[in-house]
Amino acid sequence: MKIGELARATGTNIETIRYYERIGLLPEPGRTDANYRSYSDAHRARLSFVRHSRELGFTIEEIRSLLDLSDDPERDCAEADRIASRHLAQVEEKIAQLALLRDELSRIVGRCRGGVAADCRVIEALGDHGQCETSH
Amino acid sequence: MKIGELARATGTNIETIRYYERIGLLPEPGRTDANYRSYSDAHRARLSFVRHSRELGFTIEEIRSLLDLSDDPERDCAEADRIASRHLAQVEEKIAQLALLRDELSRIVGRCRGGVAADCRVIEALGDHGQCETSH
DNA sequence: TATGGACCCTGTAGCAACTACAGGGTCAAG
DNA sequence: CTTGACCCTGTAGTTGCTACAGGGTCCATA
Repeated sequence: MKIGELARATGTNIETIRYYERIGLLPEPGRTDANYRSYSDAHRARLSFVRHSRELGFTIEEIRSLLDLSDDPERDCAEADRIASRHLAQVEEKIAQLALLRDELSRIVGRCRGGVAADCRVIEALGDHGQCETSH
Repeated sequence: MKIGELARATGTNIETIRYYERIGLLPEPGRTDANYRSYSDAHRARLSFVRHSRELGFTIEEIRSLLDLSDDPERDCAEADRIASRHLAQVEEKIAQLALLRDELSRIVGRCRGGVAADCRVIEALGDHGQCETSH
């Protein structure tokens, strides 16, 4: 399949596919006589893996490690589990951070009573961390 | 105060202060004879506002609007409220997204039974979105 | 008086993970 | 034979910083 078909099949931007190739995340595909990239099902599966992992928030470097692992079926699965577990922990921490931030923001937003900027509680609160209840 | 003192006073990297000046978020300060930047308390307050807003996740462009507002005390506070409310909504959406992602990840991580990569459920799940319960 | 170290300056390049051109080539349908 | 959809390479932009390189300044101490 040509790059446009692959893009449609995986929901990926064409430029992104070429980008992944450039950074060595996807192998270079074959070429047609006209120098068009020509992809196989194996390419499609690999790109799906990459996209799905990206949707789950893994970094490119983590994905590189995961791909290395899946390319070598003898290797210990523990590493994949370690990468995924660490990522899960990061996501949980991010959620906790955002929850604090949300609480602080809703406290600030709730203080608006209309009026002019000079009396604005929102602007006042942004200038003064001392008004916060958490240390974001 | 010199840039290093301002940096310490606000918990900001020196390079970041110069960056904010370069992009017009902070006004150019006066200079000493030796061409060192020289800051006033007004500068310090403005930088604190910027840093605090960044900690709360506002983008530079949002902060620019908020600063414009606070520079013009006649203007209507509603705009500040609108910016903050929209940001709050974005934070809430991000939290919801990450929560889905966390659920999916913990489902995937929980499937690891050890063994070799060829049998790895984690790697298998990453390659196959069909195994997911949500559409992240 | 020299010198060392802490501080400051400008300008540029790097990070992540793409995205968006510009300026060209290829191919099939009408 | 032209039109439009597709493809190519290479480079530059995005966000919000951060990290140099290669210099200048200032002040205390030997």
